[in-house]
Amino acid sequence: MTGDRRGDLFSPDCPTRRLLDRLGTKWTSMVVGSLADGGELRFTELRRRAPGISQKMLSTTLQNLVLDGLVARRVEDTVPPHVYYRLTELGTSLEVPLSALREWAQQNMGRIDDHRTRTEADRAGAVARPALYSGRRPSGTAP
Amino acid sequence: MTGDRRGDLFSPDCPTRRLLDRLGTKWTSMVVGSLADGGELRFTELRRRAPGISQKMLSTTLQNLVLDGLVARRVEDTVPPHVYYRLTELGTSLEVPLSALREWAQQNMGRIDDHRTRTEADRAGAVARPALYSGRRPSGTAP
DNA sequence: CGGGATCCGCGGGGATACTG
DNA sequence: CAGTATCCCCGCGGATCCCG
Repeated sequence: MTGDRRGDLFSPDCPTRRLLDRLGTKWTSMVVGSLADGGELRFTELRRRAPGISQKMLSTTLQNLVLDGLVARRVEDTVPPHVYYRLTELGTSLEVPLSALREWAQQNMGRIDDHRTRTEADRAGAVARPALYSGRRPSGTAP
Repeated sequence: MTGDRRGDLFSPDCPTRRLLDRLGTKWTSMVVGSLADGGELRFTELRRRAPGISQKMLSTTLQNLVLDGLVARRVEDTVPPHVYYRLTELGTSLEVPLSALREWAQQNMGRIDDHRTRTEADRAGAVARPALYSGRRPSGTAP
């Protein structure tokens, strides 16, 4: 639809593949969403906003985001220390297509769920068919 | 930025969370991309277009997409049978935000990689700091 | 041709305990 | 407060074999 091919989608270093790998990692998109929503947040505040996350996974997720340059980390050198996280420009720019995906999800996941439950109910309609194909026939060799 | 809160991002049934779970599953986005690009394709043709996919994962991925209503399955009752897959309208509509994400990835993953390699090189700049905070002080109890 | 059934390795990620 | 270190479980996904 866009006009360009997607044949390179499967190359091992396909950027889309790798981006989705990261976004698919359980908490990344939520943390990004929290920071997009809350501006600059501290570690514990992020934990509060992510019910169920372990501090290990929050830590790991943030480290990756910082390494990727999507999130900036700022340390206030008090005792005890305060650490703040915020989206970089790159991270903010990611929010654009990401929020488009969120919007799609909010409007359509219901339909997906409906389709699921409806088609899963059709398991009662299964019919037993007679065998139609019994193995491949190697070309050149007779049975 | 959009004006609405994202506090429900963390509810267990958050649509965005669940959508990304599926897109994050290794082959889903590629299969969707292939079908968006190739129109109606047969099982084996999809395998050809996805170097490295096992038939089990292609099968599983397609089943989920069909259950979700994103992909339609059509069986031509020949011997041996021919099975065709194509995006439904819902699936095609997903391609819109998804291609936006692809575009972002193609334009920015390079910067992410650069930031990675550069900051990972800064491991040599690590400095040992003296202890500043030795455990919490329970309020009401003296050391 | 288009799958299903089974086995198994690996890594994501949760729980817990400890530290600067 | 903001992490690191360790252990361990479980489910994704690859390999292989078989069937309609």
